[in-house]
Amino acid sequence: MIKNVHGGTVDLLGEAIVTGRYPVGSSLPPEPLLCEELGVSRTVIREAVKSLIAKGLLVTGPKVGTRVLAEEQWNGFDPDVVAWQSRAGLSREFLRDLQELRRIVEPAGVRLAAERATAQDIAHLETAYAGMQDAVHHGGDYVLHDLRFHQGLLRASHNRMLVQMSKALGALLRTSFEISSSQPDSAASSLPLHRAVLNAVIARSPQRAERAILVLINDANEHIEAVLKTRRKLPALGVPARRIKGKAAVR
Amino acid sequence: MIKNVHGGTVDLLGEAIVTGRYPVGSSLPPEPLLCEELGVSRTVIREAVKSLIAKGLLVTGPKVGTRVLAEEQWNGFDPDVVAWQSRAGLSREFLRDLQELRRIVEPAGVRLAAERATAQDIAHLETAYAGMQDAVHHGGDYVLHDLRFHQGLLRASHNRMLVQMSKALGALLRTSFEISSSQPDSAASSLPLHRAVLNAVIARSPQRAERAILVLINDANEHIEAVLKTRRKLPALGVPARRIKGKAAVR
DNA sequence: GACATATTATGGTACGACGATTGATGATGG
DNA sequence: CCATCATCAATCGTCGTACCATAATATGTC
Repeated sequence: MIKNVHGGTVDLLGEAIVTGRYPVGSSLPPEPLLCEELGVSRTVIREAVKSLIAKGLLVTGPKVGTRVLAEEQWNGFDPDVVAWQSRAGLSREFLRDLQELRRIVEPAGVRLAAERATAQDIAHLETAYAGMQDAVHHGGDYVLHDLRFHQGLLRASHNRMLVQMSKALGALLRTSFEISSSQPDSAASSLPLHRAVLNAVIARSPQRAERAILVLINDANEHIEAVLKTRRKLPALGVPARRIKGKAAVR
Repeated sequence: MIKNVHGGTVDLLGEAIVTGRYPVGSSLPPEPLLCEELGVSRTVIREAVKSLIAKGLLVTGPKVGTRVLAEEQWNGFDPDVVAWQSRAGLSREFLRDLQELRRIVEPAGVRLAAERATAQDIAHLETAYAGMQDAVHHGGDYVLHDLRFHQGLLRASHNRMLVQMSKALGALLRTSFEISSSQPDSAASSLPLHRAVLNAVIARSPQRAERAILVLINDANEHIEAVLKTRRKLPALGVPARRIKGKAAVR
């Protein structure tokens, strides 16, 4: 399943670090030991470590070893890092920060989208919406199309920075959506809210679009809060069972 | 000057890619050729390439070579990528998108900062402000302290995502600040605007803080526009003469 | 001309060696 | 007994060679 040894090793180490198996500040085993444990050559270990250094997870030095950097140093918008964090489970505070960011970025994004969306952007959004609709009525991956809808929205803002964020937020939103979707009927209830956003964008009405997306985010917020109350005792939430598909997994 | 071969190679290749010396979609020379050109071993080349893959700049494959990915694929919030882009010079559109992002993120950030800033956060902000003041009156690096002020503001929001962004935006804002600072007296005129923001945060008044930062951003916007008009003929702006200090350079 | 097969260029992996750096250890002197 | 300094050793950094795996290209066959 895993294409090459390097990708698998990066994923393995990255997830091990993010889940805290190698705690922040500690050192990974020396390269020869890691080779033995993972059954790969030193070449692979070193290239994998370089990748993780590039993502801000590690620093290395002679005699000092390979140390895990503080979480603040990680490239929090790196798609791989985000994917590992999602798999590891998102803490309540993390979800709070994410919702806060959504409330900041998405309203501004849809406002711009309402001003700048091209016919193609809107076509993509319609496709995503149709997918959500289909998932609700005939079964299917609602979360996938939900994600595409929100990413399409930011992409339609035609602002590089926002597009960039939409990519990084992908795995994060997926987890977030899956949590809120675990509430019964949340999909069916959020469908018309999505329609309202899309209609406002088509009508090129930034104000209406912004109001609509805020309703949507607040709705998601309530669902997440409800789930959080249910699982109050758990330290973290997530969907560790699901394997993330995409670059990180098939490298 | 350069600590190790790896860091230097990553920087060299990264900058070469970002500046378009290796155009998007094209392939880098085969590894043996790169070894010759850069005068390093294949090991170094490969580890450097892995780092750039981790940042989304490249893909590799047997027989397909090492290709430069489309700009949309790059990790636009990676500090190193940002640094290379800043050194390469920021296009007008890029600056426009950046200002747009600032207008979205910073007002929300200072609003949160006004609610959540700790005494330590405020102390940091005061230090940064004092540095700016000192730079105006007695000479010094105004931009550096300006940068610290804005990063301190986002850090005071106590939202991981915003803190993360403040890091990534570092190099970008530095370039942006340097452009706007090239306007005469821009530093002296923006100083009281910064004070207003800080005072509002200290007074724990989110509304006033938000209004103050918007004034500040608009002021910067005007300075940038003025510079853009002056250099209308140039395809891109930047401060390529200055070497970026920090992780990327001394790795 | 279309499809199957062989070729080959290129990155992927492994192994072994030596260099460089830095934390730790112990020696030396006060 | 403590402090300073030199030596040592562990560990990453770099290099080189060899071979494997993959896929684009060329070749051959029907």
